[in-house]
Amino acid sequence: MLDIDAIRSDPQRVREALRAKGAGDPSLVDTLLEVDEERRATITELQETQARQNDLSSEIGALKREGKDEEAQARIEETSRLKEKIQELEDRVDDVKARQRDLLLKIPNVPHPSVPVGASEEDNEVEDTIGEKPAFDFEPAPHWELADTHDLVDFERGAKVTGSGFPFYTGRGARLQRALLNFFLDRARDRGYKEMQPPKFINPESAEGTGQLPDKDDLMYRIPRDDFFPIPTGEVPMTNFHRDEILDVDDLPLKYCAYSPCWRREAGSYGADVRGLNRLHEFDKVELVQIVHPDDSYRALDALLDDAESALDALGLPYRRLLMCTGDMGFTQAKKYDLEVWSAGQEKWLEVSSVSTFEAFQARRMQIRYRPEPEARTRLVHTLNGSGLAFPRVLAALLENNQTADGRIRLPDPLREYAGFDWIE
RNA sequence: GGAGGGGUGACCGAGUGGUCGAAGGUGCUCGCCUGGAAAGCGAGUGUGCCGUUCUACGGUACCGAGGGUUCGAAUCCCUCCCCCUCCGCCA
Repeated sequence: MLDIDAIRSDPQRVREALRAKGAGDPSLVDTLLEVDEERRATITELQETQARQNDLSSEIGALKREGKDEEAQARIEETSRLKEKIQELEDRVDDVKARQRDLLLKIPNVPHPSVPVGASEEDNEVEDTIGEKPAFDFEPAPHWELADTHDLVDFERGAKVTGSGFPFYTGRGARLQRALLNFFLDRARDRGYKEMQPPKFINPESAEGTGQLPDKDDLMYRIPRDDFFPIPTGEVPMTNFHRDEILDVDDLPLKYCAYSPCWRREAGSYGADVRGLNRLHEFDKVELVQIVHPDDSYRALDALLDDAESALDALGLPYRRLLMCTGDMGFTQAKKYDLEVWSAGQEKWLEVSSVSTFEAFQARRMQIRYRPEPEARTRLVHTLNGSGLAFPRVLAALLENNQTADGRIRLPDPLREYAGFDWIE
């Protein structure tokens, strides 16, 4: 959510953001400004009426104490009339506030000036490609074949027990998942992130806080009986951890990491890229979250990016870094990078991490603030997050890139101790 | 799930219908005191919104959330949420 005062003082900037993100009709801004005008006028009228009523009420109290009941009675009659007016004005204020909020929730975050303008993923910038794609003197197999050969993942039984996109990891496949979990969490902790175990269900307030609601409603599963959502990413509980809090400026930046499963409905995404581990309804991830002073926001973004990339470096996986363009970056982000790992068996890039800053967009919805110095006015923090990393596609790339001509798979050195084995054979 | 107790400012805690945004204390900020510090003394110290103005002031709302009674609600009534204790159930 953007700051209404900022929109009022520079509406053109917001119209341009709407256009650049392809996120709606720029005239939305003008509608919003009209509603804002109405809201402020109505509030002023309400408050003036309330002030009059408060004056009368304290006069009534004073008169009654002095025993001047007749004079008090005249004022009581006047306040009775004011009461109706106040009720009506309160209703109007509630209504206009709700309308303004609905409009504000439809307005996306404004992209940072460094973000390339573009309409779709075609316009994302490949900033860098790191590492060498492995060369093979044979035809490398896709990971679903390797997983099948070595009994690492059981898609069919997962589909039977739950549904498509809910695989079992079996034997060394399961151990490898556990190895990734510990490997990623230990790395994050070494880089200064506090380890957390968040709840895996969230309530609607939390979902709105980080921006999953109302605009990405169909992304999540839902438990209607108890009004919970299974988390689509650890970002949601982790960032909402400090919702409605005023933080101590000396505690910033707050850096948290957590492992969690993630559930996504992926409605309407059935296509060519759903085979094997490429796109699942349930997957595991280590998530990194930072809550920072606004001045440190973009330094933190670079650092967070480095945290995610270093994990790929350590695993020896070739990857590329994409700076997302305005049209492909999402509603809530101000700037976003994707990291894509090379998958040799499929000969394509797979997204394993998304690293973003939201500036104050999420913080405003969540009311996460800090006090710059004692007795100063509170200000909103900036929030950031990044995957570090998502397991299934990392696993896919590990299997495909490290396969040998005789059908074995070599584990990268840092993972061997965690997994407890060096080769899958 | 059953029974009981409770949710007040950064924290503790008082407040059962009007002068209460809320006593007192702790913490914090500034000043005095001191060679320096502690103690002590004095002053200040919630959040949001609206308005004026240009940064202080005025107004308004907020005592778990929502609704009601009343001229007037932290205080009375109703619904819900959360926490604690005991019982039950349970990994």
